Amino acid sequence: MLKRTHNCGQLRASNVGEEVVLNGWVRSYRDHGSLVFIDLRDREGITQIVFNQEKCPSLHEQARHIRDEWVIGVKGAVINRGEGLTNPKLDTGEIEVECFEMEIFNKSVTPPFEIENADKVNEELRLTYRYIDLRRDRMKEIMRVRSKVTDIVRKFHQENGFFEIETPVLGKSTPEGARDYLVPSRLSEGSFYALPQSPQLFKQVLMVAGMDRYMQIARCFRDEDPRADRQAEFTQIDLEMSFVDQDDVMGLSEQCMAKVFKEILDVDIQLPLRRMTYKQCMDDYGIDRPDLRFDMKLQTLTDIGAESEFKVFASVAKNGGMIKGLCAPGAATYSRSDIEKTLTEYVGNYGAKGLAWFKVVDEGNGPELNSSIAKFFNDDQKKAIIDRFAANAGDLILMVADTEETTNKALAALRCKLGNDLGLCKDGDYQFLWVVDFPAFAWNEDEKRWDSLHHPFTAPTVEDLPKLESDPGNINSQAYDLVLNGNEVGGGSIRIHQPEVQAKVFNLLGISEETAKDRFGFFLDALKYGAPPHGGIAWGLDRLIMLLTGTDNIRDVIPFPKTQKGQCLMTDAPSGVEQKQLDELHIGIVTKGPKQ
RNA sequence: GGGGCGGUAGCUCAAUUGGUUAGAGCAUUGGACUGUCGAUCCAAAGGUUGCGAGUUCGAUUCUCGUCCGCCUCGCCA
Repeated sequence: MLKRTHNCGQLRASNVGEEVVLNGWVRSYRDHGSLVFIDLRDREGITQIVFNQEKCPSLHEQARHIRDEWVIGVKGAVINRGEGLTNPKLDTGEIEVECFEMEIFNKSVTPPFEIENADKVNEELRLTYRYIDLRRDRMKEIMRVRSKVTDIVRKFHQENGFFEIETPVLGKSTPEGARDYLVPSRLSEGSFYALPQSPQLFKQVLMVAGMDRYMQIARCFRDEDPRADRQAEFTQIDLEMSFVDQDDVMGLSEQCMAKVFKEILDVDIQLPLRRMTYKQCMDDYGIDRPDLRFDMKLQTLTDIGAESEFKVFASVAKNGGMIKGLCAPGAATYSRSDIEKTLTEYVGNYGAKGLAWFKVVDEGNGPELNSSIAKFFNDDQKKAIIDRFAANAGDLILMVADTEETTNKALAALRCKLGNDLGLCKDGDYQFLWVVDFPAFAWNEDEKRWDSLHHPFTAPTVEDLPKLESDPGNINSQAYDLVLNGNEVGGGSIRIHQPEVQAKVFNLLGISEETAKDRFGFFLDALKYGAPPHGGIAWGLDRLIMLLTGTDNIRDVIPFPKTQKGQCLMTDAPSGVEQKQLDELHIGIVTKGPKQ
């Protein structure tokens, strides 16, 4: 077998005259009579191979029958054709190899789509023939970045004293949180394992076990509907540390993040990263993961609305709702139908019943408000609105009046849309933010009980501990999220390490002692046997790779992703199984059967 | 579970108010020519218009159902 001595991307002018062996796939083929040219592609690049009829007539004849995507090995001499032939991007022409020996490893049928044009091809087809799609330079580049990132992260944590430790994939179902993927047990009839939603409890147990510093690149599973940035099966960079506080975890994490951005993108991230409280985020941006590449802060207008003659505003203000708005710079050029159709419909997706607007104009007397609803506001109120936004002529003020939750949600989404539409987000701008001081609990009105905002193992701040019984709504937790350009790329917390505090939290969440014992008994036990103070964080690796490679689709950074119905188009999973397998697992199908 | 967009040749897309034999570019196959970069020229082959009903003299087009893909709301401790 002709074994490669070089990669296509490695050849440089200094190799001229040297004998090389290249292995790869035929990217293109050109028959020019006495000369046949083949572009040979491997992972690292493309090199042009020449077959000369005068020098090697039989080889030349053989080469004439080669087609795209055949896998071959060529031995030849490097020649340099010089100017006029260079295509730097493909590395072809700059260097070419005159072939004098060839081995055909395998033929190929005509590919279902042209690899060079695959970015224009239906994704369904790309996923069905993923092994062809992955041959694209772009896909290889993403996989290269992914590999480099995990390498950097592993090295960083090794250097900082972390052990990489694996935790089980077959685990115990805990119905809190997302829906579990279940795996039936053959040996225990009627029992199921669950695939991990995260290695949370195992990593905490590892701290109890004295492992001190743990990290893992962990596959996690959540059986919820996918999105453009969400797959049911995804990867976390998961870590946990003992005897640390919030600043320790955040400090180490941001160092690692800065290292990744330096080594992958050569971008310098200034440390320490900016921090903002949850409350500040919600006030200014309506969301706990604001995109800070542009300003456009939300302003509260409930007070002005309450006094106005505008009935919608007045009644919302009177009934305990919230009126907020944002000022889109230069957006007064939006037509009335742009606003009333496109933008109003957009906020409607988030539950807002309407979108009030003012165009800011200046006819020589300073900024004024122009709108069909302007007549419901007196001069003082209009001035107050302009002042609150520091609005300038040409701006567009957009307002939502609804419940606090809906108002914030709608405006946060609108702000992001406008930021994109108005071109306020620049490529290469990376705005990191730690969001801190999260409330620990949120009241669940439907089920009349408290929910954890983060998860039930998150430690409240020490000073708020007494409020566990008296005032749960006003407890802050020692939790922190890392946000990048409006995306949550990591989140973690200091954990509860005292069994009595953990019991109180379960109690507050409406988890009875029995239930807690049944689901988390092993963990509550572990806390009793000397649990050190500890905390950690998990990064969403897939989203991080999306941001590093500038993709807007998580499927592009996952080698073998699934569709929105959770199917793998390449393997056709999930699929039906034989009755024998079901019998062994004590499983009966009671609804309509699996697909054929 | 809800809302939206889409599915026509191997690929990307056309096809007039519903009207003759559903077209084009690229790819494929054959030929000509050529140190070129899939050049140029000639030719051929390629279709259950996702699937199933319905309306109609006639459906890619209209209606209903269904399957699949994408975006999104819910959901995602």
